Amino acid sequence: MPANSQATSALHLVLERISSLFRTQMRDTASEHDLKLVQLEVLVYLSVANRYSDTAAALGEYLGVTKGTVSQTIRALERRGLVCKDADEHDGRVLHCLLTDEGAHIAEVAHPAAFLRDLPAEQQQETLTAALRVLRSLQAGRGFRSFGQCRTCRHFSSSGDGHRCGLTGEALSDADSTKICREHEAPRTARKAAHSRR
Amino acid sequence: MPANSQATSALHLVLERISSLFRTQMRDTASEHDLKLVQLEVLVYLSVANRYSDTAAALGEYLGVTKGTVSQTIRALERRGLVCKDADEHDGRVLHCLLTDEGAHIAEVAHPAAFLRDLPAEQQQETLTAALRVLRSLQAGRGFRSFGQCRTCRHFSSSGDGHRCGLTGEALSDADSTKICREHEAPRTARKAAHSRR
DNA sequence: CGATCATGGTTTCGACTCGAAACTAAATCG
DNA sequence: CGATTTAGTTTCGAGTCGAAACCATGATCG
Repeated sequence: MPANSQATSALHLVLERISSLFRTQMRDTASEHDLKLVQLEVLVYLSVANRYSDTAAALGEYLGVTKGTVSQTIRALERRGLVCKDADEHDGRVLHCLLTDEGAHIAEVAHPAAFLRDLPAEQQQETLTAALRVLRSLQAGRGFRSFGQCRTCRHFSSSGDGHRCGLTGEALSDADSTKICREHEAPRTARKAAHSRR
Repeated sequence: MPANSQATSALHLVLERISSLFRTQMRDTASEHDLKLVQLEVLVYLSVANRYSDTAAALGEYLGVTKGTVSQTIRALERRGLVCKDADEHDGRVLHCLLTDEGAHIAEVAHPAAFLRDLPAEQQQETLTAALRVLRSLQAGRGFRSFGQCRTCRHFSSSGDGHRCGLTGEALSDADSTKICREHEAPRTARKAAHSRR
């Protein structure tokens, strides 16, 4: 056993605890709206995803589940009138998932979770710094998509007449550029090789 | 909207991301053993829980689910021969959940998750520090049980002839004292008032 | 002491998650 | 053009999950 296995074990346990606590809080919030936790997570995600990232495939990568599961979850949300699908104009295969007014409203009241808002301002900042450090570690070299803000992406460029995505070549609105993008900070060339599943 | 709502929102998203990534990793590990994620979490928890904390009730608090759910999950694990129940000698109501050899083995290989072990040693230490900071924030004043190591508990005392728990008055072995305890660092007097559910 | 209340667990029900696998349709690549 | 990849759906079986009703045992208090 390596010398630092104690620390590794502790890290595992702490991450598990953070995850559990956060999820329990969110689960409570979800049930206030008669939703499953995953369903609320979908709503929140869609409220911050840009137009490259509001599809079933992106959702699956973000939440770490298969597309079959996503498909069913979307269907449940559609039945509830919280989400609707919108066909892409350029690619006949893709369907954008859009929030209805009601769906957007739920996402808005749930999004910065109440128990986080309750933290003192400077503690929020400090916790955010710490949490970012943790996230970086988890993402390091694992081939996970980073799901960062579009404007902080290596494909993002901003010229005199607006923003642009170097990957798709398309123009981006201000609103787009502050949302989360699935293609964010993609590795240099072969991106697909890194995925082990889904 | 408060001035720092941006930071709050970012914190929420980062926590969600950490949680998702960690769970996806663990889910993969679980499926290697043909287990659901929650089932693996139960095995890992039981492998580090002391004798006050290996019951269905404690499990429910730890994982943030109702006792009914726990009961079923335990049952699934029992069917698989990974867990067995053992009646408490002092309290006729409680059943201790014990890992079988096979269950313990799975917990052992899964416990410090491989992807954490892969991190360089100093990064593990740094990440642990950051993660602990995050955890403290989430736990702050929420009435959650802290589920810390028995020996770091305010009820823990160590005299010449061994360790002792000030809450139960019982003697504790070295092994007990390094495990996770449900009663850890309980608030001064009224503990039950803080729980909103389960 | 006995009634009452709290606690640990189980069971049942219905809705939903989840993975796997088979399948359709629309790109894309050679 | 055909072969492959990608987006998405559907179906199936096992399991999660909450709610509620339920049964014990233990604790409390008049």
